[in-house]
Amino acid sequence: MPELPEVETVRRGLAQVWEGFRFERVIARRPDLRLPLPARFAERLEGRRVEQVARRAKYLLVGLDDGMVLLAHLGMSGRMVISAAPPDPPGRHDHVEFHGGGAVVTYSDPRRFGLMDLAEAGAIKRHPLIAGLGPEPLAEDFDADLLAARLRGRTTSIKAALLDQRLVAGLGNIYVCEALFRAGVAPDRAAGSLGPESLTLLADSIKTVLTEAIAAGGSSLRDHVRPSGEIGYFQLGFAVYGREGEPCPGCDCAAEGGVRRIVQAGRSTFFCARKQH
DNA sequence: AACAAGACCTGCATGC
DNA sequence: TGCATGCAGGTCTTGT
Repeated sequence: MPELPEVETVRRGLAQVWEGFRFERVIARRPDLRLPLPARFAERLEGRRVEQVARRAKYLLVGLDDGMVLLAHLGMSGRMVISAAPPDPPGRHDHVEFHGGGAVVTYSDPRRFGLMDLAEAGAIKRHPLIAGLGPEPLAEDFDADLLAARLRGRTTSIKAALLDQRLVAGLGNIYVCEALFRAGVAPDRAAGSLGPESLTLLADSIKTVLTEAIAAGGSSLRDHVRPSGEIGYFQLGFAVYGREGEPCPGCDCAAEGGVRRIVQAGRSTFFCARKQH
């Protein structure tokens, strides 16, 4: 489900209920998600006060008052939902409950591609899941030069390269398609072959599409909801994603069959052959 | 070292 | 209605 904008939306929701409050009770209903939960997971969280809820790429980083960090990834179908009382009975895919701050946050994840871990705050940058991540696309210093440096020499497609979290962190299938469309870059171009003009357009497009999506509360297709239970609305702004056969905005590509869908690296790519080169 | 393909797991829409 | 197939906001592991 979640790419950077959805995770950022979840982060903001959790920060509101968690920051400054303690986990009074934590219930893990199964010992594993995609990976095993760490030993004594619930016990190690109970009684801890949350200092901040941060994000790195698609990971949530919940800083605790004992110097540990709860690291969580929502996988494809993970949700964090705030409610006044725990679900009773718990849903089939309600795997973890966090009680505290006068509310209950339920982690629900049908496909169980998500994960949670505990790490020392001082060592978080060396955590195996964090260490290899590329730059944050919304950071100040992310620009055409930085993007060029990340893509230099790459022969794989620009689509596959942007999905690689080691090159740029936080993009997923939706926002790569949308950013390439906005930049007018064809998805099958070799990543290392983009010229300075395309790189500038692409770096800008990545920033603006992510910023607009965050402002809309993310994209709600199947699984994403905000912790409040509200949906996000950026799916209404998709130009190409999921729009095979439709015309892209303000384009007469309908005459050629509209938005095309191809498969790259096992994932659907949506693009306009008229506007993207 | 870089890249592609397969694996993980469940639910839903579609078509016969 | 029932069953098979394909698809889904991800990423880790394996093999070339």
